Amino acid sequence: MAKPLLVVDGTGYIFRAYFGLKQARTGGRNIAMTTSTGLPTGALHVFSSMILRLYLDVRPERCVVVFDPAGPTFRNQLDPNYKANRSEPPDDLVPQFPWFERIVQAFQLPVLRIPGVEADDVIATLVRRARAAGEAVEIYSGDKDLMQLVTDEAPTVVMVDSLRDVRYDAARVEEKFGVPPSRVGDFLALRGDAVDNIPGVSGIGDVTAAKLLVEHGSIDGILAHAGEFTGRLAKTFADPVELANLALSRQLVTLMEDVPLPDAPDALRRRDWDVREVASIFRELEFNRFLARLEATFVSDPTRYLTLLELGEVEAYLGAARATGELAVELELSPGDAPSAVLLGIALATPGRPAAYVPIGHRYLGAPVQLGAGVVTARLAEVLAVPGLVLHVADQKRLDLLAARHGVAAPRARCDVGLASFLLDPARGDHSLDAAAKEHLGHELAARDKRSFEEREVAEGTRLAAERADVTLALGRLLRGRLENAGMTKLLDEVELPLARVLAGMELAGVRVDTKGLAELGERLGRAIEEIEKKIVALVGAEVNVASPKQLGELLYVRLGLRTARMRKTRTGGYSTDAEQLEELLEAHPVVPLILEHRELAKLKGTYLDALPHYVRPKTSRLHTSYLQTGATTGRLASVNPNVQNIPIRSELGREIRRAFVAEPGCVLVSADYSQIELRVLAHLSGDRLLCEAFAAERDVHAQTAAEVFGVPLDSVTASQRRVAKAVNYGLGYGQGDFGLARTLDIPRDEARRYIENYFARFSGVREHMERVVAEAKQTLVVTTLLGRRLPIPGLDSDRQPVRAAAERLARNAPIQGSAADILKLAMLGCQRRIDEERLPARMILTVHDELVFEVPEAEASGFAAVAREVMELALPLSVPLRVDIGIARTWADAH
DNA sequence: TCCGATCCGTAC
DNA sequence: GACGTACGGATCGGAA
Repeated sequence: MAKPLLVVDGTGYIFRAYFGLKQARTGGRNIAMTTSTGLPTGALHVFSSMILRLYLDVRPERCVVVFDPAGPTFRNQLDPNYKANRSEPPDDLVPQFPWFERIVQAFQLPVLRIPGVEADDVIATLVRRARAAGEAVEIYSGDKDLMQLVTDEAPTVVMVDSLRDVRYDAARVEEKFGVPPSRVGDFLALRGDAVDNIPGVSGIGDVTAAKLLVEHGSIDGILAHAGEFTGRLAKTFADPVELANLALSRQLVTLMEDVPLPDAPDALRRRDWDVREVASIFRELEFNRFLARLEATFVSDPTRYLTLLELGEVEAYLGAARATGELAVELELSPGDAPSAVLLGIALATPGRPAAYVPIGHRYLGAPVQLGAGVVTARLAEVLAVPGLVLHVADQKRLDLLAARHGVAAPRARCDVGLASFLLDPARGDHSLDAAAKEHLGHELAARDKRSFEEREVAEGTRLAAERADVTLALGRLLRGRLENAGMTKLLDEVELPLARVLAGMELAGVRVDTKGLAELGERLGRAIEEIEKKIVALVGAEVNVASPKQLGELLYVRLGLRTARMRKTRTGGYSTDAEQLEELLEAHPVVPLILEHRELAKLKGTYLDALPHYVRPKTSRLHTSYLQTGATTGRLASVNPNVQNIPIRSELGREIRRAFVAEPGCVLVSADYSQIELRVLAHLSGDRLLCEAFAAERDVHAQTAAEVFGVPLDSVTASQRRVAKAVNYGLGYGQGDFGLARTLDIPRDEARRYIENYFARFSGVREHMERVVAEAKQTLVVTTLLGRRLPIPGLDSDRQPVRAAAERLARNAPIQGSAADILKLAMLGCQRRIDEERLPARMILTVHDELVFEVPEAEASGFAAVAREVMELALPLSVPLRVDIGIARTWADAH
């Protein structure tokens, strides 16, 4: 759901800040707050604190600060006495006035101040407009007049009094006044308000006003029944003066909801603050604690970034870092795979100094003489080795990669911005430093084009890289704190950060690929594809690009007039030509099987045979993927350039491709994969008796499921029953319904429904578990894994059914998939640890969700396999055993 | 020419 | 609308 529009009652805050402080000091010995030059700053301090919190913590997407105008308003015309008994603003507040708006402007928060109209009316208008557009609103204020606007009806409106830390929803308002928000106006009109000089009705205060409104509903209801009143009230409501006062009061408390407002689109969108202006204001006002907070988020002045060209300068900077004990390091590497990455520059930041950049590999014509990578990294390593030094990085894996290439180990950072961002909110697509800076600091990093640092001017390199170190320092401090609050530092320190080094080692090791084999297969497929294309042309009498769904759809459904049962559409309205549809048309026209065959061959050739050799380093015949540690929201790893996690295996032709992944001469590949890890996790999480027993007894769990679902003895389960049960088991983890199961198994929907019903009847622990997970997730909007990884699922409270259904499937699936990923990560750490500690001659080279692949000298293979199995099976003890299948062979395909 | 959206298919 | 998580190739159309 979108964040609500946040509306701040700016003027209200100014006065409450001032008088609130005054009250707090009464009787105390507090000295009024001033700068060293005597400028009073008390109200400014409270106000700044509110804005800072709003900007850095609340982080609304859209917000606006509304102020009262200087001159009279329309209420003064209604009643010359309105607010007439307010005295002039106090002497020590007046000099603070000009600063409030300066502060708001430095934060670049949108401001509204409409001549002749009070802030309350502007706010009421904003609320009406936002709600009309379906947008919820949060009003930052303590003003009781504004409580009329609160509503529980979506889009909701709540009032937040951040000074008293109270959040007013409708119930809270009713608790305060005894009447619901919609009657607060009538309530205030009846009781009057001495401060604003609203007359009200004499003799009626809070209690009577509420009582009358509860009895009669509204002022109109009261007036209609005034004739029935007895005693004091009868007299009051018969008095024309009182009635006139009441009428006037009603007018005065009624908020105007149709104030003409400038409405530029996006005008209320929160923008990037002017952090230097904010800092300079805080400096002038001598708000040193806020300055420190700013420093903790973002300090440097970009114009002061340093370029360090001399070794002495680098040493001096690192010396300063040693003194502060805190350092952010950001590397500029050349693009490319792990072994080819070259260090082009190092950016550094330490508290209290401008960030600095050490250029190393800028190679344009006329570039200044630069320090060599060796001396700089050696000096850096010395400082990083200082015990207790707090290191912040944007990407630990890159640092580990660089260190490994120098044959040393990099220290583990206290915070890795990317990993922290991922742990805090894995569903965010982007965990780059740029995205984190925007999200958590409201700061936009200078845009960079795609040129390499090699060809950038050093000055430009400094501007870009130093800023990154600067922001890394700020974010490292900030996000580490947030992780502590969220209880996830253990996951960071003991899993993700150490894993980064393991991944760096794997990337650097790479895997040997038989490019000759790939090329031969590619040629074979190329010829086969050409043959098929010829046949297609002969059959349909025209060239058709099979790779174009558009052209293919036109051929099949228009020119040939073929029809499938459902004629499934694509998202954009075209007719689908995917394999499932084509299967249906196999008999309908002889071209269809040719198209299917073409598809398969073209896919394999294009994606694997043609693309993979591209990544293989000719000298070593090895391919080095890159693992993304923040790539999959569930906590799984992803792999890019190339993706080694979708290398074919299921079809025979696919296996041929996987056969090209080989061990070095003299070595073999040891593939160790968890057997049914997700089902075992499900058994553990749900505690389902049958499922746990099946695993405990080492039974064939799919056969066991078949026996339960079909109600037959275990030993008479047929192959086809087992196939169905396997599909049920797998579909289950994904939250599949009868429709989906029917489709995968190509069976009638009611048959699929029966299987699912049978399943849940027998495995009732699983059913209860799933229900519990979804119910809890609806409360918290978060699901968690075995290691405490958290995945927020915002769609769970959506009022759109499909969105909610998708969120519920995610809530069921993510803890299973994520916990399995947790286990694999622990296994990787454990295996690497054994390899290091016992100096085993094995290299971990690939990981594919439930599988680890090692390259091991042939003679050591079976011994190492036993170690890997032991470590993996004990990676995280569950209430059911974990089992690992091991394969040893020269090629990846054969190791399965 | 480049880029992003779309469709499709591979893996677990 | 219907099965979760990924990456990437080919096509296509629009922007630069």
